[in-house]
Amino acid sequence: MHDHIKALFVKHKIKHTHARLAIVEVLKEAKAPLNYEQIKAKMNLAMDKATFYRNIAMFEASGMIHKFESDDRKWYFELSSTTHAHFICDACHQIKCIEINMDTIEGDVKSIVLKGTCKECKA
Amino acid sequence: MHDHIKALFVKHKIKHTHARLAIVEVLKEAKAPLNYEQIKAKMNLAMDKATFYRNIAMFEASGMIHKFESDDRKWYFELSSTTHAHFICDACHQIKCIEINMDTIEGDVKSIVLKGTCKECKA
DNA sequence: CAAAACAATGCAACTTAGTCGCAAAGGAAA
DNA sequence: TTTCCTTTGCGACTAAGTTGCATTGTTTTG
Ligand SMILES: [Mn+2]
Ligand SMILES: [Mn+2]
Ligand SMILES: [Zn+2]
Ligand SMILES: [Zn+2]
Repeated sequence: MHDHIKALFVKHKIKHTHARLAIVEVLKEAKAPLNYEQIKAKMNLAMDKATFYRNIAMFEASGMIHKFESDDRKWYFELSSTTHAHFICDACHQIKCIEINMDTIEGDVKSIVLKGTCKECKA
Repeated sequence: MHDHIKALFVKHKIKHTHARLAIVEVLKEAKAPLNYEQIKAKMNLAMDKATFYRNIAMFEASGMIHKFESDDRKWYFELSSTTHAHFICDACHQIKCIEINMDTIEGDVKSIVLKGTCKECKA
């Protein structure tokens, strides 16, 4: 178990179990947000989806992860970091993390999702 | 039937039926995006949800309307206009149309959804 | 240590927004 | 009227995520 992951659990006051560790290890390595099926495929430990979603809910409540819905009616998860946006391409279905100018936005923004056709697919 | 709505159907090459008219009349009057239940409550004509969603799909394919998912796992619909963003408040659950600086965004953006706590609820 | 208390998990049944197949109804040609 | 195509209603279905409950695992306490 990496120290960094251990620190995450401590920081968010979550007890570490095998299941929780398996989920976070996948999210730690991920280059882009992942959904349940994708995380399940990469986990080194089988667990029931109820366990998965209950732990995900706990992570989210503590602020350790962040989730959003794509247009496939699935939730995508990633470890929390600075607020940034996600661009979901309706052609290649890739999800990219992007930065956005939020200077003029009022309120406390927690998630931003843009949908459309990405630069590569548009060309 | 208002001339403006008739023009919409002509523009998007969609035949007008009673069901289609009833849906668009509600969207025309709406001040913010609405979901199926909300539209159903305001329609002056009962129709099966299959009919509703099939017509919605047709509207969307033609570019006449625009849809996005909120965090309640429901789709919200509005008549197409200039590309703008929607802010969904996790406290009051209101959906507001807002403008965003998209100068630096690459790709062809079709929808932008921000989630968080709105100015009023944050205060 | 043993008993009790609490937390995490697996399983199966459930919920629900949206979908699909199909037959009936409507409307436009012919 | 007959034919052909479109639209609609109905009911069964799909699938991501939820929930209740019994079981297992981990602390706490006597
Ligand atoms: Mn990201
Ligand atoms: Mn809007
Ligand atoms: Zn793309
Ligand atoms: Zn609010």
